[in-house]
Amino acid sequence: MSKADPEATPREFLPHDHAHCVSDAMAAAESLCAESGARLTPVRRRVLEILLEGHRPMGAYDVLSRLDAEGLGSKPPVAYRALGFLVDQGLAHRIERLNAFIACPHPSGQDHVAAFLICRDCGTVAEVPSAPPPLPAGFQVEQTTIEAVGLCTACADGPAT
Amino acid sequence: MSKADPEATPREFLPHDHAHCVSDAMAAAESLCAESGARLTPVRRRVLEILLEGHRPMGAYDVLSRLDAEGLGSKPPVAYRALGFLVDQGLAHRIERLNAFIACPHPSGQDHVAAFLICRDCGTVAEVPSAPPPLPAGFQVEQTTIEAVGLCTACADGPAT
DNA sequence: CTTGAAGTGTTACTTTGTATCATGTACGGA
DNA sequence: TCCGTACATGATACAAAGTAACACTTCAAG
Repeated sequence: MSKADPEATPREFLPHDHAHCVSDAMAAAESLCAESGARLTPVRRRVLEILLEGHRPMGAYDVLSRLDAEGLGSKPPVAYRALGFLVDQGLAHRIERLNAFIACPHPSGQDHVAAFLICRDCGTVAEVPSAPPPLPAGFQVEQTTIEAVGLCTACADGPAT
Repeated sequence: MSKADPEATPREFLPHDHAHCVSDAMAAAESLCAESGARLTPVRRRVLEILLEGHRPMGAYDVLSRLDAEGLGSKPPVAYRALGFLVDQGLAHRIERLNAFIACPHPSGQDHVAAFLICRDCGTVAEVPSAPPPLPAGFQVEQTTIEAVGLCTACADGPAT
């Protein structure tokens, strides 16, 4: 498996084989859950697929309306529970700035420290690996959120004409 | 003026002269606004004081109920507008994880990159200076959010007995 | 085949945040 | 001084996001 160059433009901002990321990530999720014993039930699996297919941050209610259309659930807790599960398992992340969720393209089972690049123009969000920021001693960090808002390459280069 | 040691435990997690931070920050806010021409109106000033006195993150509706009790306004937009102004001026920050706002203890007029340490036990939040995290080239960062959840020294040392 | 833990369905509600329009107020220029 | 414009506030009415609680089902381990 090839490791991404941390300096390069994230794949999310470039044209890429979309169906491929979906199937890859689903396969990774399946095997992680099999390994850990977590139950990837139909609703949870479908929510993960929806996030992966959307390939952008989706609000809980966006996800819910997809579920509803497919007869998989129509009430907020259904969506929130599935999303909570996925976040707990590291299969999805919550983007605090957007009150939204996005599938993790490379779930690893570990608590990887990730940063999110949020393009304010096109709405695309890229997850990039990141070191935990330097913080004072004497605070026991358990979880770190790093979110950067700005312009992706495409939007910076070709602003809406 | 003494510069804080970036390695030391942040003042927020230690006993300190509270009234002093309030008056210092208010004075700094006054002079920044005078300089920039921003209008620190009564409601805005009072909201800043409320945040400073609270010395912890407060929800917009917490602030609003204080305002209401004082006859300064009772409807959500009053609070949100004042808070928006303070955030724009760099006099307060929004803590995304908490949907809450906290006064900036050392407003500078600059867009300083700050990290927030959120104690999940006692709820105290400290603002600490931080470098922007290393991110891939090709994304034009405009604003960065860094929030760490964990345990402050006091709560890690003496867990609820 | 029972039993307990985990997952789902549903009701009802709380909390958080905004769009919009009407009204007020400070302040510089005619 | 009076006026207009820009900014600030007041108020209504919603929209969006999130959760507590309870009943019921399913799964899989003993």
